[in-house]
Amino acid sequence: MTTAVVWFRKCLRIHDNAVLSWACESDEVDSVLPVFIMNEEIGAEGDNKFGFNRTRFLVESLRDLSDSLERELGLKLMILKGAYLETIDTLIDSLEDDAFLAYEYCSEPEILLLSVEINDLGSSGRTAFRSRAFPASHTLLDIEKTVRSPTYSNPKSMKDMERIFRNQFGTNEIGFYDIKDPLPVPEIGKPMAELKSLHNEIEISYLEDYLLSQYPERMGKDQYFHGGEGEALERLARKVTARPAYVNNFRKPKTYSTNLQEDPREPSTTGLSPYLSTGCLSIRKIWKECEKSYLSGEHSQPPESLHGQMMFREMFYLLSRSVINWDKSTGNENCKEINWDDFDRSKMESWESGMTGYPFIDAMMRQLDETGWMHHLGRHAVSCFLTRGQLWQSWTRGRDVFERKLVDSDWAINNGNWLWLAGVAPFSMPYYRVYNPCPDSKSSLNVETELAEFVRHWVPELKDFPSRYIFEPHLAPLPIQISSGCVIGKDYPLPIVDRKDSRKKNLARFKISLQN
DNA sequence: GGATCCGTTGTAGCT
DNA sequence: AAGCTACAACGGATC
Repeated sequence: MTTAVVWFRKCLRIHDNAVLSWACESDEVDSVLPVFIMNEEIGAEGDNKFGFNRTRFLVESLRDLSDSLERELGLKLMILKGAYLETIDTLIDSLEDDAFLAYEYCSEPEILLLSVEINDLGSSGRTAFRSRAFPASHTLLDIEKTVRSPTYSNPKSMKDMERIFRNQFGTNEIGFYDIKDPLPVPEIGKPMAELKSLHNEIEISYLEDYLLSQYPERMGKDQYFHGGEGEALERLARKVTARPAYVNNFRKPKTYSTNLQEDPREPSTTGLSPYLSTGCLSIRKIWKECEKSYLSGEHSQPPESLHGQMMFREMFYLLSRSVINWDKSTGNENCKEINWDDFDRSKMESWESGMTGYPFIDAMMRQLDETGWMHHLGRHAVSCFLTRGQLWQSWTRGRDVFERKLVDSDWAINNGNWLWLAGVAPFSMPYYRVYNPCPDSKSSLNVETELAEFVRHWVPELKDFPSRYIFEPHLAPLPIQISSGCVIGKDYPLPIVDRKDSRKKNLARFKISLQN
């Protein structure tokens, strides 16, 4: 008799889940054990990779997965806490039947290494253990196959990605890439595996209680996104399927003037990224939903279109697999060496806590901390500010903060975006395009209303400040500061750097670094 | 092989 | 107020 251990890692869903479908349908399998392993320290702020919002989103996603496994397939999700390899080792020993560990391929170095170690578990005289890494459904492309192709070279632009997509998928009769339909939810489950209880097993309710007791205040606040496959599919239907005109007209760079403070009714982007990073939503599912819209008429094209956004995601996944030291600033062929300043605790803390004296930057950093979300162009502005724009700190520091705090945190994409925005990657925009931390009325932004209101919401010190000075309050005459109830330097910080001087100096430094 | 073009989303200052 | 121009100026691909 064989038990399929279905190891959920990123693919926190039952639709389009090849591993789960295999376990439910294969003749090789007699019983099933769905497992999630929590290998990271969670919840506490500090150096860990899971800050509060990310943890809450994960726990909600696990709750939803657990419920749907039970409801649809009569299976119970087991959650184990501990290091991956040890946990798997103990688990297969405690099974009554032969174990067949089934999991999805993952391109991250740590997991690639782990899959070798997992194979070794089977070869060390243990006949009752087999394992299989299934092709990933986390990406559209087969990452391993693509980077191992003799014609592969690191993609740098959308043109490169279009070539890779054409080669891998071909096009069908209506000119779309020939991408397979997502798998349906399996119709029948298998019996749940028999298992004695394990010392490191934890209940989801324990995690929920932990969050409530550790973060009572934060748990009480509204959140933009709730984790889970159910939420993901509902949001997909509401934001994408139901809005063909929105999908067909979608142009990412044009989503700025709408509300930066996520409005659950009508945000400017789809807000689906947290569901993609956890795998609550299948990338094939959203790709195909966009296609349905595209069939109805004219539509935007990559790089700006929704398909274009997904292709950039694929690009970062490819690069993160093919570029050694993808997450490092040295020994990384996709990272130019820049003489960033040494770590400056004061500057970093001002940036992270939203106390730079630049209200637009501070508003977004506070929004990130409280909600786990920031609009994509806000991410551009704050990362440029930290690196080549103003503070001249290494991108890896900012990367760490984003990784911990963002609900859509994703190793390949987060590193890729920082490489790009710090101006160090080969696919970067020209480095002299420095974002202005103080939007003004001459830009395309709607200053009078939305952005000013956004700042007043997240930087309440400035709630009574006139719009004219709201992005550079230190320039307001003192009587105005006093009558607005916020004296700059006392109630809200003075700018920690002069934005124009630092911009000029940093442009020159960047040029020198490139010449060396 | 030198010139030209292009890269997902720029800024500042002027009219 | 929107739109223009100058700025600053890399590096790889393409012709």
